[in-house]
Formats: sequence, structure tokens, C-alpha cells
Amino acid sequence: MRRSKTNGTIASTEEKIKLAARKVFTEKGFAATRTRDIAEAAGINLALLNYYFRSKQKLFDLIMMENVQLFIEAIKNVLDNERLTLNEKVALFVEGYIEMLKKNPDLPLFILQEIRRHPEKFANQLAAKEIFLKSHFFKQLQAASKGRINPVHIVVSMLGLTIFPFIAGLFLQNITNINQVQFDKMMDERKKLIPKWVDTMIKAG
Amino acid sequence: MRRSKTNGTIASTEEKIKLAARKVFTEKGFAATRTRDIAEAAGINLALLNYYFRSKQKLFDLIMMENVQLFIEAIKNVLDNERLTLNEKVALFVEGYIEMLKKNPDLPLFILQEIRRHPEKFANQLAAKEIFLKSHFFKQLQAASKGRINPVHIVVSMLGLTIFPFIAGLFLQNITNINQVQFDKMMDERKKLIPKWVDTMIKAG
DNA sequence: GTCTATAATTCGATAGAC
DNA sequence: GTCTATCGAATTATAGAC
Repeated sequence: MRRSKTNGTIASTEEKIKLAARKVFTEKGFAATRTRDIAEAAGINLALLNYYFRSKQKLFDLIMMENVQLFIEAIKNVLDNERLTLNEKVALFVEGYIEMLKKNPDLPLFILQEIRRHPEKFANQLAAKEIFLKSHFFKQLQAASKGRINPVHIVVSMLGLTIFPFIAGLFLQNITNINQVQFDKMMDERKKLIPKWVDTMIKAG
Repeated sequence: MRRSKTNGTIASTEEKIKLAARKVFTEKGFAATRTRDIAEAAGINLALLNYYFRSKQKLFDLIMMENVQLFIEAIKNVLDNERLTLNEKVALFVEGYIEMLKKNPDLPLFILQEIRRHPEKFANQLAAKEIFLKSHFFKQLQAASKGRINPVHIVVSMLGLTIFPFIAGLFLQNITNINQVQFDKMMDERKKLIPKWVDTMIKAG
């Protein structure tokens, strides 16, 4: 059975299930998600979910992989581009992530939650250990901050300034009384602000 | 039955269950936690848990309340103290939170996850909407940043710089190849760094 | 208060008709 | 491919002995 998606294209049943699964899993995490919820969100029957994906775990693994992919896509073209200055890399990184996160605001909480739940799965899989430390970006950062500050501080700060607002989105909208539109507008402003702040952090004594 | 806690004091069975519940719930969240795990961690039988707390949900609500309390305790003496300058408030806030989070690193992920899962429960309960916006801290911040930057940006940044490292702890330790001891040491360094950075953000044009 | 045993429920997965 | 009906495992909660 086929039915139109929001963008007017056609979604097969398999795609409909995957879309629903991505939404529900990312919102609630693995344990709190019931396959029945996914089936309902997809507008199909529970049996059909197992017909296409065999098990809840297999469907989840698929979604997880796609979500991790989103995170990697957003930076892989930046980290090792030797033609970009450090400031340019930071600016591109921040802009890319904010755009991605505006479309997928639940992603960071979902991924960090799953890493905490199953650290062993990510310990070697990502193997980002070396990829990141050996990146052109990190080398530039080391050179620029040498003798003043541990470059890891800068990386943590850049990530926190960019990602944290999305993790704490609802909480922040609550305590500061701003709505979704204002929130997105603020995130656009941060595309300019964060690179400036990061630059200051690197140069400060 | 009574048995010694780590600090040498005596813990009643009820307290032992609460301690175990706090540990397991905070680590794994509501859905992924089995009451059996809590019972085992407490060294008691499953039936006893229900004898003391009636249901998993009631026990969870209790733990949740205590955890939220931890978050509020850490700031309530700072936000409205009219004898502190803005810089002093920031410094005390950052130091208090980092100390609290070093002891309870799972707390932010746990709380933000639950807020996302049940926004309605926190919408009015926290009611932090007004408490925060009307605080002496926020007024000082507005005055200090007037005309240059939206003070909400500063608040989000301060929170992100402080809290995000703990949320992403395992991930960061992975990609940067640092261990737990180095991580805690970095967080101590941030007690000095973050207030300096925040001050720069406020004053920058 | 604490335990063992079990009832009651929820949920993932499958059988089988169409 | 899709559905209804149901099984079986896991898990919360309770009954009842001590």
C-alpha cells in the first residue's frame, strides 16, 4: 500500500514504518518505545512491522545507524579540509550542526542517552578516538591555543554552546518564556555568536 | 534490617531501597529500569519494594522529586542574593553546579530526558518561568548586556558550558581519549574558565 | 518486616486467514 | 502484503506463610 508523504512523494509501507520508527524511537528511546506505538504512528498493523523488520531490536539498530550518520555527515567535510582556516572550520561546523539540529532537535539527547546505556557498542564502533584527535581541525586548534589553554576545553565548549540548547530546549523555553519560533531565531543568531566566542576563548590568556 | 552505608551511618531498609532506586533510575531512566534491579541493588526482595513504596511509578516520582530538588538547591541561594555582583553570582553558580555534577554526573541527562518525555508534568510544576525571569541575577544580566546581546543567550551559554560536559561525558572521553580523573580535573579548571568566558560574552559588542 | 510463590498485565513476536 | 487472533516471555504487583 502506498500513500503520499508530506512532501508529495510516495512512501512505501517499509518507508512509512521507518519514518514512524525514527520519530518514536528518537523521541522516547528504545526502552520506552512500544512497537505498537510505531505501528500506530505508521498507520499499519503490528504484525506488519515484524514482517518487514523481524524484530524491534533490528528496526532500532537501523534507525540508530541512520541517526549516527546524520551526526557524522554534518562534520566530515569540515574536520579534514586543509584549505579552511580554523575560524572557517568553526563557523562551518556550527552552522551545519545548528541547521541539522533545527530539523532534528531530539537527536542529541537520543544519541547521548544510548551511548550512556551501551557504552561498549560505541567504544570501538565509532573509533572516533583517533579520527578526531588526528584531524586537521584538532591540529590547527592545538597550534592556535598552544601554551594558553587545553584545546579539549575549546572543543567541549564549542560542542556545548551549539548542542546544549537543543538538549535543554523545552526546559529553556520554559524558564525563559520563549516559544519555538523565537528559539529557532536565537539559534540562527548563535551561528554568528559562537564562532566569535570560540575565537576569543582560543586567544584569551 | 539495618546495615552500614559507605559513610558509616546506619541505613534503614526504606533508605536502602531509595538509595538503590536513585542510582538505577538515574542511570537508566524509568522505562529501562526493572524493579528487580532495584531490589537486587538494595540487597532486598522484590516484594519488599512494593511493601514500602506501593508501585514502581510512586517510587520513581519520589526519586524524580529529589533529583529536581538537587538542581534547585544548587542555585537558589545564588540567584536572588542581592549582595553579590553579577560576576560573583556566575562564579558561585558554576562552581556549585560543577561540584554537584561531579557527584551526580547522570543527573542532567536523566532530568532533561524526563522533561522531554512528560513536558506537561513540568510545565507548571517547576513554574520556574517567573522565578527565573524575575530573579536578581537576570535583572543584573539584562542591565549588563543591554543593547549588545539578548541575555537569554548568556544564560544558555553559561548552562551549556557547565552542564554539557557531563551530559556528553562518555562521548567526550571517547573522542578525546581522556580518562575519568583527567575529566574531573578539566571540570575543576572550568570553574575559573567559564566565568571569564561569560564575562567576555556579556561585554563583547 | 521479610520472604516465596503466584496472579495479573504488558508487550514482542508469530500463526494463519484473506 | 496485510490483517486478526493469540502465544509466550518478561515484568509489575499481590497473597499468604513465617
